Amino acid sequence: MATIRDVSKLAGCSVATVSRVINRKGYVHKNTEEAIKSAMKALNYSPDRIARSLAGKGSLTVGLVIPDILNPFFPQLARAIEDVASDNGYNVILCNTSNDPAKERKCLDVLISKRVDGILLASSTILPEQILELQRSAIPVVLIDHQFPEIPILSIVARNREGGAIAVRHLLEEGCRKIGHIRGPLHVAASLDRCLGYEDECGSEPWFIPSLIAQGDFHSEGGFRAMQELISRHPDIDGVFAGNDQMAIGALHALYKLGIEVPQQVKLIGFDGIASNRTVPQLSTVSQPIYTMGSQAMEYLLRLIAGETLPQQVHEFEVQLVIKETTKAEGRMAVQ
Amino acid sequence: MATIRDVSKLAGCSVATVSRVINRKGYVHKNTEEAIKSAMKALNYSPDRIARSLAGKGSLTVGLVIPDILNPFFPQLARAIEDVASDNGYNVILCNTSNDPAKERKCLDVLISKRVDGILLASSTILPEQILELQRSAIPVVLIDHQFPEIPILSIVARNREGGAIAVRHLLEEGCRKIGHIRGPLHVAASLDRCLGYEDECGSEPWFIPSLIAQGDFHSEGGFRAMQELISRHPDIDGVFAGNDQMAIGALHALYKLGIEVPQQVKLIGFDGIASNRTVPQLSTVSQPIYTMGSQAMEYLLRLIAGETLPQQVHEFEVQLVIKETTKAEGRMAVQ
DNA sequence: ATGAAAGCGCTAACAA
DNA sequence: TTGTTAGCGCTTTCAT
Repeated sequence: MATIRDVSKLAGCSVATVSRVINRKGYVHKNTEEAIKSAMKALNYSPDRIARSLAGKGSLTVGLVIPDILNPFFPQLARAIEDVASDNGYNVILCNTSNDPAKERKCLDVLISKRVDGILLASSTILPEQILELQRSAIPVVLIDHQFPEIPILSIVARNREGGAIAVRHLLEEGCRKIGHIRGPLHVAASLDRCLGYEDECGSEPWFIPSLIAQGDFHSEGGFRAMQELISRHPDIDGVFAGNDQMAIGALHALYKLGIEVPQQVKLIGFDGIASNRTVPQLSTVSQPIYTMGSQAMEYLLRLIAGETLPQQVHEFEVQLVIKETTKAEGRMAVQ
Repeated sequence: MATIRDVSKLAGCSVATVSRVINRKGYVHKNTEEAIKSAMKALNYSPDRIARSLAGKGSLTVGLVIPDILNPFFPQLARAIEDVASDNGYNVILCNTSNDPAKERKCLDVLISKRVDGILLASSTILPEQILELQRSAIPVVLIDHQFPEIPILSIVARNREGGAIAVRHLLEEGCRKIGHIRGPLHVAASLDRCLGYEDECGSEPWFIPSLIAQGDFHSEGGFRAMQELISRHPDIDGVFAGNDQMAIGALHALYKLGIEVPQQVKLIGFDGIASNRTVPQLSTVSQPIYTMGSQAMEYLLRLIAGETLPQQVHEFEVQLVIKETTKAEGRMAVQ
């Protein structure tokens, strides 16, 4: 690998001048610039980013910490982030924590010691203290899909509570008269908010009882089990709002196994908008603008890295009701 | 951030000694070691990985280049790779090329200039020359889901051709007498091999004609369109092998829209094993051991990085027929 | 068993 | 406009 010194020799100038043309900074004569450029070309030179980072420039790398890469929500987010990052010359180090706080902690330490220029934190098990510690080490952070009201930090989230309410309202409008909810993990903010949205809509209905809420885990397996529970507790249930699409898929599967027709006997709606074309019958859902959220998060992070001071507050994104087949009133459509 | 110098001062020794205990290398007295360790603790010291890399040690980072993070196959692969990597103290830089050769090329350049210790290449649009160039720069590479017979390089693939044949044979055994195939992108090796497997089994059947092969794109939308084409060209088709599960889901959806019953009128099978519970009826498929393939790839890469010389050849993984509902001869099972 | 010092490749004053 | 040089934080001979 050619170094900046090789280039300077070939171009007959000093390394400083070469550095100047690399960074387009400071004055440099047209002719020498040409000479340097062709020397770089001749040597197939490409600056060593490690050395550059060590010398004080950023690493042009950001860390992305996510809890579960198997949940399609996160690859979609990662896609957006990677797009914006690479458009701006940045790379993304991916850290999947598998919801393991120890791994998460280690992740953050490593990212810092790798001098990433910023961190995108989409992990749901993160603790407030860790955020504070990150902020102390002066590294820009943007939170995604999570928020800490008590800490001033830039966060990107969807209107989860409103989304939950929208989902349930849709079920009510489609004629459901006893609606269950499969909620996500207890400690996850998004899952709580969606559950609150559910309660907003039907907490005061005469038929409502707390046992209509079953505990899931944001995975399809949890959705499967929760659906079975729900049916055994309330065989007369006719609508279910699952806290995310993965669980909705599990629930759909459980209903099918139980011989219950969707949407004829039970209508089902999820949350996220990741499964639209991935299931048959197609899943109704409340979708988040995942790509927009991801790219916005990365753009904020870039601005923080550039030294801007942004308001450290929550940026909420609108959600959208997507009506597909699992909530259609008329049931499975007529053939042709 | 504390540096090695700070630690050495506090511990009353030289930086060299500190370096020795960091790297567990060379002799160092029990007492000084203790002193150094407590100094590190007191200063909350963590060695700067950038400096470490510059000084000649590896970067403890590998690059993962994938074509399409939205296809669940790749997150599953990434999951395995990230697990093995982080178990070994490595980080993964994720590069999504979106099947864009220019981006792919840039990716590789950047990875090299970031001094990654190795690269996992799962991109399907990669060209032989690029591999050769990588090898020239002496950076370890393992290919995934792709192979170049003409170049000596370690590759991880599933038995795609055999898998394709297994899928078709299963359809034949279930009584299909006219089987179509929805193939993946033209330039992708895996998609070609699966197609060849299809032809191995039914290329010589009396009913076979090339128009039974429709062109897809590995996405569900492509599967949807291809299935429509197939039906309009051959209304009497009674079995379909889709080149991956994504397309199979699209195909199932198309069949459903056309009012064609699966599996009664048409049996359908996919490839990959990523869609287990996502469809009603559940999708039969030929599954690849994705997690194993990913972790094996990373393990090979680690060994290459460690300096081992491994046989530069193709490591093929067995695939497995997973019979679910879309190919059941008796059709949809009775309720309960 | 430990230390001094020379890099690794680049950037950024400071001079010239 | 260009060059000299001192770091950035760590590893690693080579002495001691």
